[in-house]
Amino acid sequence: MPNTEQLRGNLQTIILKLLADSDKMYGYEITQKVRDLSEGQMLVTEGALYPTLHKLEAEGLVKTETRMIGKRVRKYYRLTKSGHLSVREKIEEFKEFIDIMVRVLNIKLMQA
Amino acid sequence: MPNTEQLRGNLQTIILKLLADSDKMYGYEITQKVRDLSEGQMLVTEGALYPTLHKLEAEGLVKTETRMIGKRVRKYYRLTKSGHLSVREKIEEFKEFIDIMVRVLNIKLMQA
DNA sequence: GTCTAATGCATAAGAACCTTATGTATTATA
DNA sequence: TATAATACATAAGGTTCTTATGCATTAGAC
Repeated sequence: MPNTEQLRGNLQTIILKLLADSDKMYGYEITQKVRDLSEGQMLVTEGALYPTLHKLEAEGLVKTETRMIGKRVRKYYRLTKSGHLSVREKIEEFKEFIDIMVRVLNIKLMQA
Repeated sequence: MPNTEQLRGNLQTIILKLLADSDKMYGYEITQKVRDLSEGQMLVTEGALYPTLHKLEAEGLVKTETRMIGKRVRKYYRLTKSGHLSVREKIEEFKEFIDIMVRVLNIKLMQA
C-alpha cells in the first residue's frame, strides 16, 4: 500500500534535498527518484509536486531552466544560494522533529 | 520557537500512544504531557486536540468517562480494544515512515 | 501500423488537519 | 482581588495533500 498515506508537509524538504544531492532535476524525474529510493513505498503525485515546485520558485529557493527534448518541454530545477541554506535548516528541523517524536512516543528506532 | 511548526498528521498517533502508556488521560493532561516530554518544543493546541479526541471517539478507538472535580468537568479518555490494535499499527507505520524518509533524504539519525 | 503506456507539463475541486481566535466556567495564586 | 492556570468546546481560515482532469510527445507491445 504505497504513499504512506501522507507526505505530511515534508515534500519541500524532500525536493530540496534531492536537488542538493543531484545538482539539477526535472519534475517527473523527482517523482521517479522518490519512488525508486523508497522502493515504491512513497509516491509523489503530480498534484502535490508541481504546485510545490512553483512555490519553491516563487520563494526564491530554486531557479528553473527549460530545455526542449525533441518536441517535449523539460523544466529543470536547481537550488539557489538561499535554497542551499534552506536545505540544511530543513534537514536539521526534520531530525529535531524525529527526536521529539521519539521522546513523546517513547519509542526506539533501529539503525542499520 | 516551539510547536515545530506542525504536528503533521501525527497527533492521532501521539494521543493513542500516550493513552496506551498511561491507561487513561484527560485532554488538558495530554497537552501538558506532550509539552513536558518534548521540553516545550511541541505544543498541542486545544483547537487541534479536542476535534481529534472527538474523532477518535467517533471511530471507536477511545471511550470516555466524565468525572466532576469539584464543580469542574474532567473527561477521561481510555483506549478501546480496537484502539489498542490501532496504536501498534500507527507506531509501526510511523517507524516505516521514518525509514523511508531516511532513505529518500539520504541522511543518518543519531541514537542516544 | 496502431493502440497503450510512459514521459512531461499543468490546474482545479475537495478533503484533511492544522492555527488562531473566541467562548464559558472554576480554582489557585500573587 | 485580579490574573494565571485548569478544563472543556467550537468556528473561521490557511496549508497541503488527494483525486481528477487536460494536453501533448515518444516508446513499446501486438
